[in-house]
Amino acid sequence: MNRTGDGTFRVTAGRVATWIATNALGKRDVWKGQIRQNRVPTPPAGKIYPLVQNSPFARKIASFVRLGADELQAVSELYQRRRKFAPGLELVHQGEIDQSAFIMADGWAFSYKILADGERQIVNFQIPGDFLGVRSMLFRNSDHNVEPITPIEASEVSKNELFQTFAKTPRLATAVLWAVSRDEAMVVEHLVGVGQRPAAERTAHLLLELNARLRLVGLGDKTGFACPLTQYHLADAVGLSAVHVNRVLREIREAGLMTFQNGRVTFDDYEGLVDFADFDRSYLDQDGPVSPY
Amino acid sequence: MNRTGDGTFRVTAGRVATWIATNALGKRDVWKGQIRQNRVPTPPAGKIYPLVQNSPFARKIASFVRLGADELQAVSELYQRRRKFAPGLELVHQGEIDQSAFIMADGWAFSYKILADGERQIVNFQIPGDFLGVRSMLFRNSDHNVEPITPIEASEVSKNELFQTFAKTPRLATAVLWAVSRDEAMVVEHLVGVGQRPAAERTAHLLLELNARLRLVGLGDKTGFACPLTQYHLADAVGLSAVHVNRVLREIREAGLMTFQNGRVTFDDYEGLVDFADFDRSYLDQDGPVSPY
DNA sequence: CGCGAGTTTGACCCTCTTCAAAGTTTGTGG
DNA sequence: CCACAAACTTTGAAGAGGGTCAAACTCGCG
Repeated sequence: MNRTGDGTFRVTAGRVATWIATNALGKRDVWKGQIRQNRVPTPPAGKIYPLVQNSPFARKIASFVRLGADELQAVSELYQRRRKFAPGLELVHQGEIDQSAFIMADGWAFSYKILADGERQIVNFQIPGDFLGVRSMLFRNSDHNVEPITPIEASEVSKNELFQTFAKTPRLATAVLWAVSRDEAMVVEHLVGVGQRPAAERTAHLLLELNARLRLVGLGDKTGFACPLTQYHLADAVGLSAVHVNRVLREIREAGLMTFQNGRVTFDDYEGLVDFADFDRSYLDQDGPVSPY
Repeated sequence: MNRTGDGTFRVTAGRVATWIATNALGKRDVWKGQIRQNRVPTPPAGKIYPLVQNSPFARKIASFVRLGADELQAVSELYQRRRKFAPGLELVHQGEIDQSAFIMADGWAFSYKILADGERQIVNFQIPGDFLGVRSMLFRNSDHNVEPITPIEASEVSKNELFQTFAKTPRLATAVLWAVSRDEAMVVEHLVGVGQRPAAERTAHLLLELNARLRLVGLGDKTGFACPLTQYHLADAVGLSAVHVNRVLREIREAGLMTFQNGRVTFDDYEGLVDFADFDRSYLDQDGPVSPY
């Protein structure tokens, strides 16, 4: 029972409900800027691999930098060496040397570190369009693990391939650098959350951020998104116990803000949730790179 | 009283002391690799600004990449436009546009974010030799603040200057990229700490990391370092209250591991502290960049 | 149909926070 | 060089937020 989350069975939604009562009314300010919608440029004439322009990676890059025929061509070449990985199999192993990078094409993965006492901290989730393992190309030994959550497809990109592509299409290089920097900014945001935000806000914030990222590649909208994460994943990402994540999710659900159930996250009250989590709509929605290249 | 930290006055050092008793004996494994000592190359003949090669920035870079005359020359040029800032005056302001970057020459600073409820999360501390505000050159609006702790001296570097320098001396570019990536790795490590490590371990870990970084620029050794941080800084960095940081520091001090007092951090038992904090000696001591440029 | 992975809930307890107040050090002006 | 204020540190007491342990429940799947 009580799976509908309508709050009839258990009325005490605690702190979250209190917050709603005291803060939400009248604070729903207007959406100043919608998360930038994915703009795929009209197909240029020629030999572009037909599906590339609709690929998550291209969609994401295209939202930063206008892609011409050259860039689309380069992207399609990067997409050649597709590989599949099953859940539980590590893509990048802590301490391994001379890794390639990957571009996620389909599925979800996460990067994490393990402490001596066995605790696991999830640093970030990777979704379609994301780069993966870039730092392991810069350092001799990669400093974290990456593991698929769902079966994934990813394109393997060697160091040389990538540098060569960059040399040919500097605008693409800038866009990728921009994307990588955005990822770093997300890690900082996670640090802020884990360090300072209360459990419920933190959890809500993470899910809102994932939603914003998924929207960039067309995998979600304001109503919600398909989410293969378990509550254990969530727990290790936000630095809580799985038990407490469960309680927090119940509170949020019973407050009528969001439902995390059956592989789907549903935003029952998007604006309310954004207010509650103090989610900055702009931080994943920066204007393009400053650099004119 | 009880300022000597010898544990006579208050014997109950709690969990930390217990850990010492049960774990420390026999676990003091051998130092496999000393933190790489700063190697300043012998002065090449010519017009190099005399003091540059002993500057923190050069020392740090030199520990990644061997610097020739060209690179030293480039570094000395970057050092031209020195500026001073007083504590409390922001160098980089959240949301400001088109910032320059800075190379810290002297003093300490910290970068942080402020939440809606006024909580402050310190993302990292900047010490001599560190780059600062690089991301604000990539994004139109910088996403965090930077504030000096002590009076600082920093060299302002404009976007163009930097890109030009990189074009002239690619090896320097690689070294800088490497350094920036290392900073990002540190943020990840902080996230892991704040998310998973208990208060005492987390605090000890932060101070050990600072020490490792300071040693790279010759500002500390195995016995300790001069530390202008207040316990409030520490608290906002590790995500604890200042009161609890104080208690934790007392525990660590009374366990005979480390003393944080009067602007100085003293490692009373370096090996013991490293074990206690599960500090990975290698992670700031990577081999140089993989890239051959 | 039954197993395993994931979810949900309760009870208890511990870490860390908050509030409050007393010390201590540092900096500044006289 | 002293006096005073401001900033920082230290400690106590009380309580909240979140962890741990344990058990039941639910769901997808072979």
